Amino acid sequence: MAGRADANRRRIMDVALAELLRDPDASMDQIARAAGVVRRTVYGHFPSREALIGALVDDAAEAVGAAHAAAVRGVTDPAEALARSILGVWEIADRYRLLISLAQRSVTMEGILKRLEPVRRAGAALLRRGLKEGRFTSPLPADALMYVREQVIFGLMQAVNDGVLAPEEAGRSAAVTTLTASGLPADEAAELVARLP
Amino acid sequence: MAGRADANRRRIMDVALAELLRDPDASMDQIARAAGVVRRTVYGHFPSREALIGALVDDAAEAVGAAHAAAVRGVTDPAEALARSILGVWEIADRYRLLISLAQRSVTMEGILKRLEPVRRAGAALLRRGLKEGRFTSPLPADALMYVREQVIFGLMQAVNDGVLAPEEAGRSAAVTTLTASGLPADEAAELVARLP
DNA sequence: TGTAAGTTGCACAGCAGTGTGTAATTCCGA
DNA sequence: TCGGAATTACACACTGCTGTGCAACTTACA
Repeated sequence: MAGRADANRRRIMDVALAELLRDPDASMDQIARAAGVVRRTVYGHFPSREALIGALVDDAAEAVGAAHAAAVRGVTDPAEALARSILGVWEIADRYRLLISLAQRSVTMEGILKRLEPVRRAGAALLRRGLKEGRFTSPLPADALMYVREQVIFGLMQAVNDGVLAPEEAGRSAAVTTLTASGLPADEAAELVARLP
Repeated sequence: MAGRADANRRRIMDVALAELLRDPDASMDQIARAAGVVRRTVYGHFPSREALIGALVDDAAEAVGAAHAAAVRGVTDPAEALARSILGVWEIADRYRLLISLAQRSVTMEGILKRLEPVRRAGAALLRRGLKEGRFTSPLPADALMYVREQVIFGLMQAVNDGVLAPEEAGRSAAVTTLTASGLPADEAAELVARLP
């Protein structure tokens, strides 16, 4: 009965991925039931909850690292290397998309996004209009660009928290970056933001 | 003794903000102790843990909404409006920076970022080189740009998860967007990515 | 067809956290 | 300096989760 054990182990990991997405605090019992297995069996494969999640993350991180390395090998132009890296990482990260999103999805985050819904809609409208008028250029639809805008802001907040970015001008930098991410030429974006009060 | 109650309530909220940052699962007891108060007292102000966090988020969300509205009032150019919105939101969101970052900082996220450290460093090196060679243009230092790169990717993954973005070409879109966010002209970025295998 | 790996069912100890009750105490403000 | 709101110190019941132990069972495969 060697094959069944391996298959169960794999299935448990797959299901755990999905289950932890729905609820980052999903209990071992929830995961076990979802995998069509008894809690005790999960402990037969992973000695602890932490070990299970560790195995999940290890899988993902290893794959991402390998994809990046393969993508940039021998490429000299940094822009092209960056693009290749993203493409490469994306492809395999796609399988772990749910795991990544797990991180963003704390109960708290749910609440925050829900309550910021009006602001998000307003921002999306701005982007939509900008795209329609040709002021912005992007392969992304406005809704997706809104995700980018939000994440750029959150990301730079995090950068400030971590001491990587000085707080004084971080706001302006965030503005410039969001604009350029939306396809506005960098110099134009910088100039525009610099002109603001 | 009306003043003391109000002051305590405020202090509890302030401390809760900081404490929940350090540990999103901080217990009511941890929060109470950190606020120099007994657990029972916290329950005197907020009927439940959920209510406490709710009050926190409500405060933040309300402030953000107001800042956005004030920033875009009467502005017609969408680019300028977007920039103003970000600047305005940033200013007040800065106070709630910690609360926002709470969302990104699940235990799981910690583990993920830690294990992706090699990839992050490699990416940062690319960005640094690109900036030095003038291929990229950005007001942000390479380290901060790395946060942007990461968040753009995570954000678009989320967008795909939420059905806002089609998965097929999401990778290329992510690449283009990260490049333009780094200051590469939009057409050049699109062309470059389109040329890739 | 035996047998051993794998699975199940159940039971248990332990722990951490939540929310509530109550009597005693502190201390602000009138 | 008095009255009363607020805070404290305990104590309690309850819930849900973790990790472990063990005997009984299924089933692949040698």
